[in-house]
Amino acid sequence: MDSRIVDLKSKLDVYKAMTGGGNLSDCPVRDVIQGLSGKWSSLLMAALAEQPYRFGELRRLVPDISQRMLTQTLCDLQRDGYVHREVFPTKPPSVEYSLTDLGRSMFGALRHLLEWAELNHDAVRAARARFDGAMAGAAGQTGALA
Amino acid sequence: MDSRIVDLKSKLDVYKAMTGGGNLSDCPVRDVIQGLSGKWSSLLMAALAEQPYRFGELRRLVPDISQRMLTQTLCDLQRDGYVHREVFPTKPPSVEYSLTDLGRSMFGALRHLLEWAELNHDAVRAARARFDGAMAGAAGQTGALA
DNA sequence: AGGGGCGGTCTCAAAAAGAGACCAGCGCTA
DNA sequence: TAGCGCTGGTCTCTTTTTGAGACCGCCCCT
Repeated sequence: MDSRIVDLKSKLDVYKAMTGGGNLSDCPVRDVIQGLSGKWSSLLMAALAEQPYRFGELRRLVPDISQRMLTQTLCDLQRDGYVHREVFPTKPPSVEYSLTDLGRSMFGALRHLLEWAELNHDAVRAARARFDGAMAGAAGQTGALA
Repeated sequence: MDSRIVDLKSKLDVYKAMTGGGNLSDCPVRDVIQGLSGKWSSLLMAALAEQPYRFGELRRLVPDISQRMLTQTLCDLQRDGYVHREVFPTKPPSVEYSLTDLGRSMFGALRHLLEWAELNHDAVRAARARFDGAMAGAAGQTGALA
């Protein structure tokens, strides 16, 4: 177990660098992550990583996103340089969204998380059920389940 | 039927699997990602990946989080099985938060994104500045920049 | 006896997100 | 030719989420 501590220690520096050396207020990671932490960002990134899509296609692909949030999230993603927005002067002007190189690069990192989620969603849901059950039990009585 | 070009099929399947086969509404990824998409989740995960922390320590580590959000985010993380909460019956009862095995596993995937963010925040900020500049220019005139 | 740290919860205000109306322009079709 | 729907959005309204900060009991320290 002590060897594990040593192992963690060497990694500690990596995390500290991420988090700004112990102060999590002004670290670059945070600035970048905030842009991806939106409810729809990663979802749209996953969709656009698959292939370029038009506005209406995305809307149909993600039925429970509002146009407002779709517009805004795409705009945020474009602002951060992940997404390219191209307007085609067709008769009804169509707009196509696609990933930029930066976006593809970022998705390469994001993908790990998505893959993890895909593999472990059972474990997460089990944990959730366990927690909710414990909470329900604890609602009426403390320490009902030992 | 459509004149749409379909290629890169092999890669497509990977992303489609993530996104639930083309329907992004009921995919497991989404369920899991939503839990991490909060403003503070990844930040707290990064902190706890470094080492276990107590409530007050986390609050000091992330000064601009409110107690409310700290409590709630930690609770969410605990519910999803990423974080373990242990109360020590010391005189002022202290509470320590640490990552579970599932949490460490998840952080292994999240870390890629954090590392990417660390490496590429300059590019993102540059993109942001470019975008904001273009918007400022376009505010008074349409298509000012060709 | 008073102040502060402990880990929260509670209330209230502000910000963000969701629902859905509305817009202009064009093609289809009835 | 009058409607209807599709194009990509914006605008308003309501609901949810967040943020700011007061408040809680408990105990130690001075």
